[in-house]
Amino acid sequence: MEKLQQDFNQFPTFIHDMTDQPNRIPQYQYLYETLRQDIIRGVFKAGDLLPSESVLQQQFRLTQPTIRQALSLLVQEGYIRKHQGKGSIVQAIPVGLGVMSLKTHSVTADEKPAASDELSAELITTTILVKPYLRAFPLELLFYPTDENPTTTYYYMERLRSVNNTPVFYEKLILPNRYLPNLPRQRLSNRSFFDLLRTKYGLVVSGGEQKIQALTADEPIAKQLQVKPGRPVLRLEKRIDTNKSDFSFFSLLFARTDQFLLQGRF
Amino acid sequence: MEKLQQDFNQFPTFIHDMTDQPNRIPQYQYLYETLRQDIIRGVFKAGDLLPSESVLQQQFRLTQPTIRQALSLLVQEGYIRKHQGKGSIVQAIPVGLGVMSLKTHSVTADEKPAASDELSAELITTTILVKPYLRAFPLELLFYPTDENPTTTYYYMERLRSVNNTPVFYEKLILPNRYLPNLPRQRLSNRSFFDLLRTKYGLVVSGGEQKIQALTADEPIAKQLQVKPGRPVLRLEKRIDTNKSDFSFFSLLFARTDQFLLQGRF
DNA sequence: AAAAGTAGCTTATTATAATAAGTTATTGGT
DNA sequence: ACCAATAACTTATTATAATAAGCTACTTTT
Repeated sequence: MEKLQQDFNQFPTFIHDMTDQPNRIPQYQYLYETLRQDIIRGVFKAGDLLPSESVLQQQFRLTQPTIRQALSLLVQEGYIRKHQGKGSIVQAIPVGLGVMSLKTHSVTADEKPAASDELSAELITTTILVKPYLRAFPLELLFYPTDENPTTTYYYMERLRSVNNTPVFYEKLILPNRYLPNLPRQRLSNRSFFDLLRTKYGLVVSGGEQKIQALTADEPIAKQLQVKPGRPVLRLEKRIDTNKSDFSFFSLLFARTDQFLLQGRF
Repeated sequence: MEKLQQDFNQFPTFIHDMTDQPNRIPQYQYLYETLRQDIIRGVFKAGDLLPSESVLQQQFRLTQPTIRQALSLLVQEGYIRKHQGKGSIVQAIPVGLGVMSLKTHSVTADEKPAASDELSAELITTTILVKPYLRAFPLELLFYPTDENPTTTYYYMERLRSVNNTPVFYEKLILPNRYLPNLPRQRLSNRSFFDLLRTKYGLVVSGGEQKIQALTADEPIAKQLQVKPGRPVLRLEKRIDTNKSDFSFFSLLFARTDQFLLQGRF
């Protein structure tokens, strides 16, 4: 039997009936993505109350535990905040999981900024400095692959992310040569690398570990970030775990934080 | 009319029978704490398999969803890692929630360090530089209290954390003057401040937001951290949320990362 | 008018149950 | 001895149901 429901609410006729699909997405993940998109696209704005759990149950034909599983993901990512007896309140600043977002810090304490002083995404540009190629694991990292299944070769690439043409992030990415067919042929700039991994390769970031350090810029880094050598820069090294437990990748990022700073939630 | 319920609760004999207790701890939290302690105390060691969910069900007389709720907390904190069809594997390095831990980084890539190069806790000492006193919210912070219930006065204190007598963290803490009776009279040094909040005041950290920056040490910071003025230091500002939604507090931390670096999971 | 009570919303916790799907070890056949 | 099928584990997903408890707004009482 298929679910035949009339569905006269604002969003169309979805219901996500993937019966028999081999790569079935869990319902709670689908609901999470749906609500997340709605928040990002502004269907629900900061301060709004999300539909109550019982309303969501009816709308999506799911039961409370499933709804709650989706909502708890949203809580974890900071999209909403729940209050017992009150509801789920949409928060501003949807910050990605561990992926720190940019935020200007030209905020003096007496002039509170407007509700959203987030940078609009259009101002951020990504340049590929080094296109992905295969090589050995770079010795520069403090992490080393824990290789439950050892991989000998890794994709290596370098990106530069700029805000208003000011370079801010200089990032080196190292990914195991696995699960990633045709990576060098993918369109990489001006696009979230994490979205690419998710949509093209089914890899979802599940967490990771990071090591942070303040140091002075050496010559090559200073050149990329357009600062004087000797200026303080942030070194952020991450091991990023995914839903596939034998696939973790690494990021080594240098950031100038004189105009922008790193922000994240925990 | 009051609710006349007999309260012949199903959980009769066993553990953790807090029937009628006003501050009943949820079963999943109790289980989480129990397993967490077992891992910390070494009952389960890194690499071990945790008892399976069905075994835990029998041992604790709980059902699978409850067990899974506790386990998912352990996953979130990095204590275990779950593998479908295999079990829950205990991980090393229980890193506290967002509270970054110290780790030496004198690791060259070719000499892999031993399984645990974590610093033993005994080497870390905490000194109170400024004992808690009441004052207005300091302008130094980028965060400002979102005050759903505005608080006018805050506890302010300064701590210095050293490793082997080398100062590493210089921290300023700002806490709303609420829920914290007798704070100035508490023993504060050489003790986890978070443990104090939890045990004495029932405040459990639930997450937060942080802003990170690399900058050069000015005179007072250089003096506290015993580095030359102008050396790069890390500035880490956090808003720390708790289980009481009207109680968030703030931490402004300066760290020298030349010998040690900040590490955390996300 | 102010306070107390209450009804009706909300999320939170927990139990029970069934099925799916990944992993490992055993078994049986060649 | 090797290999494939399979049995017996494991965690993952989802549904249904009952009860607890926080919040809000309305109603009643004082």
